[in-house]
Parts: sequence; C-alpha cells; structure tokens
Amino acid sequence: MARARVSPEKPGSRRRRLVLKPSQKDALQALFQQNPYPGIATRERLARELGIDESRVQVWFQNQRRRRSKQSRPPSEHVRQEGEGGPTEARRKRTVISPSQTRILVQAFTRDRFPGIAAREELARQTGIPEPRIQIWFQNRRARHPQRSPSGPGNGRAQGPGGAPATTTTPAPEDRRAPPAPLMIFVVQPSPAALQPSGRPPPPPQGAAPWAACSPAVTAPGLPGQGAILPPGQPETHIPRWPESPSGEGTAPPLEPQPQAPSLPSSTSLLDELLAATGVPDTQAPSPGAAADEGVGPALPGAPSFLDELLAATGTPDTPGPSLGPSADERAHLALPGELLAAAGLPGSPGPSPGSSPVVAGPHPALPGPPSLLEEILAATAIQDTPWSSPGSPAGEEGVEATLETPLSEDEYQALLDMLPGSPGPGA
DNA sequence: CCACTAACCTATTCACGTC
DNA sequence: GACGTGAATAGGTTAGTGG
Repeated sequence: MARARVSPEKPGSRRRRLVLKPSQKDALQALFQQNPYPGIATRERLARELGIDESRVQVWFQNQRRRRSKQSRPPSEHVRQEGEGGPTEARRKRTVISPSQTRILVQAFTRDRFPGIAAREELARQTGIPEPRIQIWFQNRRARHPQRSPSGPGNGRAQGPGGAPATTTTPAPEDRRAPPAPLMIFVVQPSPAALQPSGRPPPPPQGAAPWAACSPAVTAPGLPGQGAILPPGQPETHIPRWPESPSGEGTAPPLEPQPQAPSLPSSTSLLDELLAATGVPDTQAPSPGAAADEGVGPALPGAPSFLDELLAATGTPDTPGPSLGPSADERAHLALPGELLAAAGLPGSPGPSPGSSPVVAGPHPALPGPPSLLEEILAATAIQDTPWSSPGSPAGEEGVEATLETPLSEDEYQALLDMLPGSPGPGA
C-alpha cells in the first residue's frame, strides 16, 4: 500500500527524518510501557517536554506499537480497551475546517493527491491549519474520494473496485502521485518550496533551529504566506475555530502548535491511575550523576533532572531497580558534553549542521507550565523492566533542534489575508 | 551492504458536529 | 438517527541513518 513513492526525484516530499536522542527514546518508551495509547493531552505534554512535535510522538507510538506487536506479544489483545489503563484518554478534538479552508485544500487536492511535506506546509500556512491536520485531511480525502474521472493529469487510481484493497495487490505505482501539473497550489504564488520541482534539495525546514525560526520549512525568502489564496469572497472567517476556545476568543490560537494545549485535565488523572495501577509509591531516585539530565533539562525549567529520573526510573531494560543506573552505556552517552552543547544549540558543538543533516530532536526551552509529565511517569515506570530491551537502540545522539513549528499567529495570518487582493479561485 | 526505524500510505473504524 | 468528516488504529511500504 504504501504508495510506491514513484519519484525518487522528489527529495523534499518527505519530512526530514527525525533522529531521536537516546534520552528521548527512553522517555517515549517509558511512557509507552505505561500506556501505548496516549491521548492527545499526554502526547502534547510529552512532546513539549521532549521538544519534538506532537505529531512525531504520535507517529512514534504507532510505529512502536507495531514493532512491539510484531516481535512479541500477540497483537490481539492490546486493542485499546476502554478501561484498560484508566479512562480512555481523550482524542484530539475535531478540527473545524471552514468552507474557505476546505476550498483551498480541495484545490490542492485536485492538483496533487499526495502532497509532500513542503506542499503541506505551504497549505498549512495558507489555511492556518496545522500541517499534521492537513496530512490527515488528505488521507481522509483520498480514502473517500477515489479519484474518479480522470479530470486531471494523472489519475485513474488504477485500483481495484471499490475497496479492492490494494492491500495485497500491487499498488500500481503509476497512479499515485500523478505526475501532476505543477504542484503549485493553485494560487498565487506559493513559495518556491512548495513547488518543489523534482530535484531540489530539501529546504531548510523546520529542523534546524526550532525556536529560532518562525516559519520553518518553506522559509522562502520573502513572505511566506504570500500565496494565501482565498477564494474571493471570504477572507473573514478563515480563522479556524480551535476547539479549545470555541468561544473564539482570539486569544492567540496557536495555529500550528496544537490548539488544545491548555487545560490538560487528563494528565493528572492519568498519572494518578498509572501510579495506582503500577503501585509504585514513588521511586524517584536522585541520581548521582546528574549530568545526564541536561540533555533535556532545558525543557523543564523548574524540574529536576528529568532525564535522570527517566533513566533511573526506566531502569533501562534490565534494571528493575529504581535508582540504579541504566545501562551505563546510554548514560555515558548522554553525558557527553559535546552532546549537551549540541543540544543546547551552542556553537562549536559537533552537532550536525542544521542545514543538511537530519532533524535531530532536541530539547528546547520549553514551556514552563505544568509539572513534568515525564517525571511522574518515569517514577511510576520504575517498576517495569522492559523485557523488550530497547532493541539495539543505537544512539542517535546529539543534535540540536527540535521541531517546534511556529506558525503564523492569528494576526499574522489575518494580515496575510488582508494582503491578498483576492485571487480568483481557480476552481469555483 | 544491511538492520533499524521514522515517515507515509491504505483500509477501517470510531466519534463528534450538523441537519 | 443519518450523514459528513476529523481522528485514530492496524498493518504494509519506502527511504534515511548509522553500524
């Protein structure tokens, strides 16, 4: 099924691969042990603390569940049962996509059913909808609109009869990713990045300096949003209504970063449950070698070394003991000064150069807010020793970065809208 | 070269908001 | 309650990393 990515020539189509740091992996695994199906609130908190995007956390859990079910444990059971690990955590709230936003998306969809990361980000910019939501929108759209009548170049989803699961059949690579008309999102003129002709080195996307760069990817010189096209006629209601504040308080609805960040009631109760369930009193082990925590420390202003706790608590694979050092290996690894420097984004660090290296997840000065979720989870996790020791877990090590996308603020978005004279919608 | 795994995809199903 | 559609899950594939 996977669309045979027919075009190796489209370098920028995939998002840059994130390289998780060992500490981040440990944290993810620790949480995974407690709950393989974290809800939106937990994912967001974890994402914040780890300095990576929530969508990446979600993908990680997907892959992890799969990996897990593969290697051991019959996939049969863990089918997310309601009462399993506590109250089913809430899903992300529905994202309300306005008609005008839909129009933009539909337009783009007709041109390219498989937009790459650059195109998706461009759309995100144009619509104000977070990129991950756009990706989902396209997935749903493809599933529900089987590309009928070849109205455009490439189409004909040579697939089987409705439903003929390409699953087992050969995916007919041809159709996917139609050799589309220039991927231009229809509009005015999207930033070059979105056009991503086939052979262009990936843009300097959101990998490098997260908190520094406001508009990642598509950072085209010049105004990014330029292309925000809006169907002539309704510039006003474009601002998506974020679930969190339906009342529309324009209070800076974070366009890109998850909207529902605030109020995360579930986290508390979840932890509660976790603690109760695991019966772990509270195994915080002050770790002796505090050095490690700095790897991610910045994310937790007031919190003590969460990495430390993480390591100690997780008891890495074979150490059930709460305070025992995990594999000295990783620790040592984490403690590398170079890495720390890199993580901190300090110059002189051997870190990868943001420009061309893979995205390396890293901490970032984060939001002060809520107490560390990890802290609690890790403490709770202490009891479980992971039987499935991190498979090999090579170390991705150092890196700077983190992918926090900072999209346009509502104001900026509005401003962009204003700038638009009113491009004629190609379609309608 | 190869193993590992992040990123993506399809197919399905769940669930929320509307009518 | 039906319907439309966003969100999530399982499971398969592709491709970047690093040993």
